[in-house]
Amino acid sequence: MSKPLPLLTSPPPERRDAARNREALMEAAVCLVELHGVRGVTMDALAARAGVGKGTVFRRFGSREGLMGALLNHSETEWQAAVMGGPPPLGPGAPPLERLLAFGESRMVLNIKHAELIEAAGNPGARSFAALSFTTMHVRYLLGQLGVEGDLAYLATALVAPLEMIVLREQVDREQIPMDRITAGWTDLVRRVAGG
Amino acid sequence: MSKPLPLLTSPPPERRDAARNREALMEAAVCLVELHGVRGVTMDALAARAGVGKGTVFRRFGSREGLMGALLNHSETEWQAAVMGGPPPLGPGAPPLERLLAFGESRMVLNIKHAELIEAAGNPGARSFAALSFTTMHVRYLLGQLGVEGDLAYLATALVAPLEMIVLREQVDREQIPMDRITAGWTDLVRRVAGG
DNA sequence: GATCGAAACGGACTACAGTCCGCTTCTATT
DNA sequence: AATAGAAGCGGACTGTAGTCCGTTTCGATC
Repeated sequence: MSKPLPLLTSPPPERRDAARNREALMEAAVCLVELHGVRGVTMDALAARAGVGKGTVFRRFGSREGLMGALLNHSETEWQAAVMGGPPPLGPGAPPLERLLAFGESRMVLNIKHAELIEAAGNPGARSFAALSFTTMHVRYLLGQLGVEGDLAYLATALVAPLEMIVLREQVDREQIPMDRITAGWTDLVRRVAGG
Repeated sequence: MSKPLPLLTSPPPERRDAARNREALMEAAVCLVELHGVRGVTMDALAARAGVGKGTVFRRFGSREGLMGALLNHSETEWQAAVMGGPPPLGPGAPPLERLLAFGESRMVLNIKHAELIEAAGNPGARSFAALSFTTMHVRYLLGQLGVEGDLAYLATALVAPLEMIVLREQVDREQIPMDRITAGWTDLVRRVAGG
């Protein structure tokens, strides 16, 4: 007899020791962030706290940036759920424009809250493809709902770009622009793009 | 007699040995980038090549990011000159909308060209305040010329945001969007924001 | 339950960023 | 020209990211 037809079983299942370590690592990482802040999460400290070797940490996350990306992902999942299925105006139920504006503000708050983590995660593939594009995809969908015409993928990217942490921090920290002015500015931007 | 009135002489002049070393360091840095790429520019290698101690490198640039920021600044100065005083449509002379569109495209090309350097420079203050805000200031000015109403500072930031390297790389490298579609998208964005 | 290949582990090792402090060089003053 | 104090210098030292490879653990098969 040949093997039990691995037809659609693409990824080989995770070994039990690997699963145990992954769990221990994530828990230790969250704990270290709370205790010592993002900067205090060193790969050595993480390995020690999780009771594994350093090599294991790198096998799991690839790099420090990868680790931070994983933590970020963990945190963002909750927010994504609120957007997809939470109460209006962020979740479904409110009219599209209201939803879009609520979305923008919510995203700003989130990006500022996670600023350290985002920075530590860097850009490179760390903020997993899926997580990053979720934001753009959602805006694109809402633009469609609003009946906007044109290259919606690009317009979505353009609307999301000024919500990025790197841009926000420039405005908030350096230029000292108050949050409500930023919110108002983005609202105006949306109105112009959506046509009205 | 008291001192010769240091009234307006704000920064104490640079010592000669310091000037010599600064020059040697910049030259060595440019050379190393050409030879081994941005990643090959280590602080040790730079110090060795310039014939100075490591402490001197850090005294001069503060950090690796600071060094990269200095290199970037060096490269961008030329471009700023082209924007402020070069031939149209980038430089003065062309109608504002044409100038703005030329500006956007030029900025994209530049950001992609300098991608490695920009990334290595990080965000934190390294891309000197002045250099960073030049772009936004210029867009703001052109929006004014176009007779756009509203919070021009915010609108300028919003138009510049999707030209940032971090956003462009996502589009070009990961989503494989061709450059001309990106250019077209930005052009459309500008038209919507400027009201048309 | 014995065997075997593959996957995962762990920690010593390397390379680089950034610090520290005693030493040298410069410049202003007399 | 001599001197003093400040500015600058340099390289040994520390801490952390990331690599490497011999060893251990797992789970599939017989």
